[in-house]
Amino acid sequence: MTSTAPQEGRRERKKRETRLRISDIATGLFLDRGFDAVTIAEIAEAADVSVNTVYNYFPTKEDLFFDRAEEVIDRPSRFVRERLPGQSAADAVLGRLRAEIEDRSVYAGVLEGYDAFMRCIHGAPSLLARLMLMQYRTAERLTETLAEETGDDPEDPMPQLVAGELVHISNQLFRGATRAVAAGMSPEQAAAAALGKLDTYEGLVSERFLKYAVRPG
Amino acid sequence: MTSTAPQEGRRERKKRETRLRISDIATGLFLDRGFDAVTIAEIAEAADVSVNTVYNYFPTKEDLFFDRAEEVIDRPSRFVRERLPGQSAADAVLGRLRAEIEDRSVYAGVLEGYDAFMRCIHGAPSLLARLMLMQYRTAERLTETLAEETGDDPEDPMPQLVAGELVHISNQLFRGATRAVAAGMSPEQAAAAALGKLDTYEGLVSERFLKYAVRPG
DNA sequence: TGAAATTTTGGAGTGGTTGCAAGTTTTAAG
DNA sequence: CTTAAAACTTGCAACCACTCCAAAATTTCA
Repeated sequence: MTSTAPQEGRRERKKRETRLRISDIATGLFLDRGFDAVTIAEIAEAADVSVNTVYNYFPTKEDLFFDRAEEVIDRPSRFVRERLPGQSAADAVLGRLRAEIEDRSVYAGVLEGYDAFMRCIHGAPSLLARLMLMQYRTAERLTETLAEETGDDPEDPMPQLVAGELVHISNQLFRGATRAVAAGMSPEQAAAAALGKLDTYEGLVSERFLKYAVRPG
Repeated sequence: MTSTAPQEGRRERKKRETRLRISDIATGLFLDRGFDAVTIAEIAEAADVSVNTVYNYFPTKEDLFFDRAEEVIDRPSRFVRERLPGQSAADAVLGRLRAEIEDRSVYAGVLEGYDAFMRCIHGAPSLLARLMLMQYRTAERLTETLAEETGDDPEDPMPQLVAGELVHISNQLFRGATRAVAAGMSPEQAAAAALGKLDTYEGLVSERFLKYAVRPG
């Protein structure tokens, strides 16, 4: 076996590497100097590829920053799809949220240094707008998922309202946590505050909401 | 009195007229042919001004479409500021929302022909992103307003959660209504559906939420 | 009437983005 | 190992949004 035909061809490996290199370099530059202050030509130069190659991998400049958008958009839907028997949609999403806060996951925004991302995003209107668009897509996707899981029509009030609520509270917690850390709070304090906020939220909604889309079994 | 010095000078009147002309022509072209298919140069040409003049009035192409953004962003805050003694924030916002639906107001999205706007928006990613950004700003503003009205800290959970909720439900109703009308439903049916959705929503949240920020008196 | 303030305009330039055709590398077949 | 096809990269030209600047043109007001 002379290693001439690896399971994953050289081509695909190189593509993956190139994509990652471009993305990493771009993100670094963005965080360092601000989104608008970095030019695509610069990124291409630093990654040692042509400008056109950058565009081969990323349709727009914003996509260079929000790599993994698909994963983020699908996240709450995945939580719901993976929920245990007896668990409702809210249980699944809010439960995972709680766990992430306690684990200091990136997705809860309670990590030291994560505020650099947020500062970068808030420094560029087009980035913030893109982030909001992602949240819209997330809610849209979750509405679909809830409709599929319950058999309700996606145009019905319940899937739309519950999806909107869950996405909305997730974002509130995330934003609150990153803001708190950015304001100098320790990750521990920020996490505690986020958990408190989550409790407050659960006190603001009804049982009917919390028990929507319970998985049978 | 030879009409040489009107209370509002010729200059200001002309400015207002020019701005309106540019905006109207732009909107017409956008709705006709799609946001991305219309160029600023075309708009300038049609409005009989130079490209630079367009930029004198509107910072970006998106601003040509979302004129009045400030009014939209301030709307829920205004409802809260204008609420009557004994009325809560939710009463004010949801009440006005109900009234607008019943009156078939533009702001409820139940007008025939309004779907042209939505189709245009959804046809251009940058427009949809901008709309989502506006919603973010709306919630941000309402959080501030609620904090001012209640004396709570803007970083506290309650103003943030209530503001987020109210903006979120407004948008849900608006989107649902425009979608329904776009799908062929009559404004009457769409309005009825929106009112039903609002009732459903009110059944999903607690008294504590509905009674937040009651105006004393 | 004339100077000052304001608006409009043209022109040159930057940067994101696209389309195309010509290289270059990788794969797969013989 | 050779070779042709497929896939990727690159350079080039062009379009458009947007900015900066300085020169008209217009309006205001003393």
